[in-house]
Amino acid sequence: MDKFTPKITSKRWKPENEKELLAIWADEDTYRFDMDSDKPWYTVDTPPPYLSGPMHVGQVIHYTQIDQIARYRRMQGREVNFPLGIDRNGLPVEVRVEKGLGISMHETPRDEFIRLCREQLDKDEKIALDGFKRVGIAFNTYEKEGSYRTDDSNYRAITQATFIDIWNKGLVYRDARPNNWCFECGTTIADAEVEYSERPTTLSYLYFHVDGMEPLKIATTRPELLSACGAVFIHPDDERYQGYSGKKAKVPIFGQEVPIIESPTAQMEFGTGVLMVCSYGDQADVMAFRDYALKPIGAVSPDGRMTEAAGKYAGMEIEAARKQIVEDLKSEGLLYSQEPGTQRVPLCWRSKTPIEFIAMEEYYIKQTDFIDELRKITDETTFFPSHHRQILHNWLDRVTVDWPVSRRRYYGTELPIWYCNSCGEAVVPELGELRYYQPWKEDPPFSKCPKCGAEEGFKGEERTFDTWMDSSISGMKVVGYLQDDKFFKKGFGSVMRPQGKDIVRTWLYYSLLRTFQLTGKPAFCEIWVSGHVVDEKGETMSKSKGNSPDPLPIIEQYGADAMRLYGVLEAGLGSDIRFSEERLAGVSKFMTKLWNIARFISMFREPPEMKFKELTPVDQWILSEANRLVTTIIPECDLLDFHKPIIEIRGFTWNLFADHILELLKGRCFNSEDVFTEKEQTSAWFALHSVLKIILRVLAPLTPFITDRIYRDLYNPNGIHLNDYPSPREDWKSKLVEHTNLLMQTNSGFWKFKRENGLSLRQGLPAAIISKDLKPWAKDIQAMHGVEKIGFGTPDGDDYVEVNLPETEETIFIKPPTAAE
RNA sequence: GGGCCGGUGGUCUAGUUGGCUAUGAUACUGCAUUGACAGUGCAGUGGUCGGGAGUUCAAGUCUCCCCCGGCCCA
Repeated sequence: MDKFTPKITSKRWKPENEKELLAIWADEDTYRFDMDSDKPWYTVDTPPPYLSGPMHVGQVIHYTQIDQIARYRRMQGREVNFPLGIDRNGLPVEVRVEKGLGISMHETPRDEFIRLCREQLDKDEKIALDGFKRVGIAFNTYEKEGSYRTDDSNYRAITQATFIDIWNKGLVYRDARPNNWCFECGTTIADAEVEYSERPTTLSYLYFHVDGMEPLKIATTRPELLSACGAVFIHPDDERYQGYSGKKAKVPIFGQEVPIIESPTAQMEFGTGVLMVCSYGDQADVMAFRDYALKPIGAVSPDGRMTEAAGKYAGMEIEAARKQIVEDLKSEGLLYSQEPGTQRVPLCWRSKTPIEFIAMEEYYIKQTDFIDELRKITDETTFFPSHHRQILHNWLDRVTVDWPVSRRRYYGTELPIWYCNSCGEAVVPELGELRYYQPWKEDPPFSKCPKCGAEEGFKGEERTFDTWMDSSISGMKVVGYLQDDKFFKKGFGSVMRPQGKDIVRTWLYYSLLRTFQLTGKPAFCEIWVSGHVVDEKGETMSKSKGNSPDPLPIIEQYGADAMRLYGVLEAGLGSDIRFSEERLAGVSKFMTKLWNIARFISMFREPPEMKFKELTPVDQWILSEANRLVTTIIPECDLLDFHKPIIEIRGFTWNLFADHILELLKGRCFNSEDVFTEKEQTSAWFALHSVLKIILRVLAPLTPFITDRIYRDLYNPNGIHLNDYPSPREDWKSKLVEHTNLLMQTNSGFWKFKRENGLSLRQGLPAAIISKDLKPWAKDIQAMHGVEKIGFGTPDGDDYVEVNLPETEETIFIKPPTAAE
């Protein structure tokens, strides 16, 4: 009996065992990207995480899902380019430095401020990367060499070069038009960076006097903008206000006379049906001023205070001015009512503070001209899941203005522009060698103005780009764009984009736009859009809500594999995942099960390769079942959604392989009574090892730690991750698979019989009659249930007990042991 | 107001072109236990498939209306 001792000694797989493998992978450089490989390339345009401290649960699950794709494609024989990239540009770090140190960016020397941001980022980066490593994200490398950061000079040089390129193509222009202005950040932002939130507000009802008519009653949420009022709109069908159109209304307090215009934008149901149009209360006001060529009055300045146009309210902050104006309106009898309401307030997505529409001169990139092409690309690119293509379509349908790209911030890529001191011409450097320009502190790489020929020097541009200018070329950067032409030629075209659905309108949209502008081609071969990770109640996780647990202790407790498995087991691709530690704990039990399956099988040596036909019919059936699993899951895996595959894999492993097949073959594997031939015994060993290897390999992308450990210990010291993913085998076919369910029901029948009769599972049975369909299994079934004499069809005596098998028409007959036994 | 996704035992989830008694997990209950695993096995309790109407021999599945939730947009 002690002939069989498990090669795997430990009874349990422990999460801390994972760390040892991390060291092995790093040592062996397992996931390197070999540019000289003949295999087809596959590039994953990893979402460069923005650094803001340690990872949260959502990030862990998101990145492990992406990692699973990279691992799956690698095992499918692709040379996978899965680079580590980190996004470090932009507002969040600036805001953190400002708040953390209690300083103001615009009052700090620029060099100094940039240094502080960089220090903060370096600190955060180490913590974040440790998290990525711990959960087994198989980036090609974690070294600086081979990964990228959006704020290093090489990356910024590429951003600038792509800008110069489209500048030369005539896609960049300057304009002063009302735009989203964030006071907190002190910069213009794009529509894509604006969020909305419902907030309570007060609706004030005012009188606007009209010569010779009853005063117009107007409801407004923004009385502080009265000084910027440029018109009053009434709906053409509104019978209440017939005769007003064409006349002038007198604005309360400020007294300017504004035209009364018929326009369908005035909603009859809102307030009194009369709309006050100001420059600029909201996007509709912006449109109205443009459509009716009204003269804008800037009432709010970029620092959040009322301008000179606001007369005696000049210099007051917006809120204060509103209160004061309401007071003044009341005392003048021009405000006759107030009621509470709600209002959708536009917010800056970074600072979460309300924005205003303020006209500033900014640089724009043309985008409206490209929408039709982008629609076509959207339709022609593969989306996983397919229905999430619609999110992008919805966004494309509402892009109506061009993209403002200049930002009045410090920590970003500088616009590579200088202005001629003589004629003011804006000049960009020649495209040539990649170079990172900082015009605010550097002389230009030219000395003569191309327009006026003057050599009187240049003034450098001070603004930086919208960070999406940088991140939207990540997919090109990672295949060598502007750095390595050969690389780019080979790699571009097989880049896949994984990302969350929340940044479709930014990262995905801008990437497609920019890539098309630069190359005329679609950016990606595949686009994968995942859902969010939310808390148990379905609410978004955030540190401020206190529903965002630190993932690291959870990972230490249950293991990275369990966490990774949880992420795919919980929901299909594109659906939100409600994180629950309790359910994670349930998932982690599968690790123990798998470990013990392997431990059991490790008692038997792996025989040399055997031909399918040499195996016993039962073992052919086992391989055939494993083959059936592979055949089922491959098409699902190719949709880059492992949810259904993992349910299949787990079901097969646990409910068929462990519960039935292992139990069935135990007798033959040990063969302690010598009822089987040596060849039959060897056949069983071969079948078990073959199936275990298949299970390990189909699981390898999902749970890379435990599978690699078992594989190294039992099969190949070089590990599992460079093996092929299992593929269906034509020759592994057995007709017996049609009786699988009958077999399982028959086993259950024996177990049920023993349980109901108070017999131990080890207790032998003198005789039993089973379906003749199960003849090939007869000897194994006898060994499994301890049946001395087995028959088929109908019983030969009346001392049998009938056991009906559910889900089948079959019945088995069992002769109970006599009392003496 | 529009778009997209979803609503299936307490919780999560499967359910192709309609087709037997609605899948699996988890939780709960009972029984069992030494050739891997008590973090186990077997079994059981638990469901008006969000509501209503329609099409059909047959609807979780198709059509229409409504309700609820999430996300996006106006």
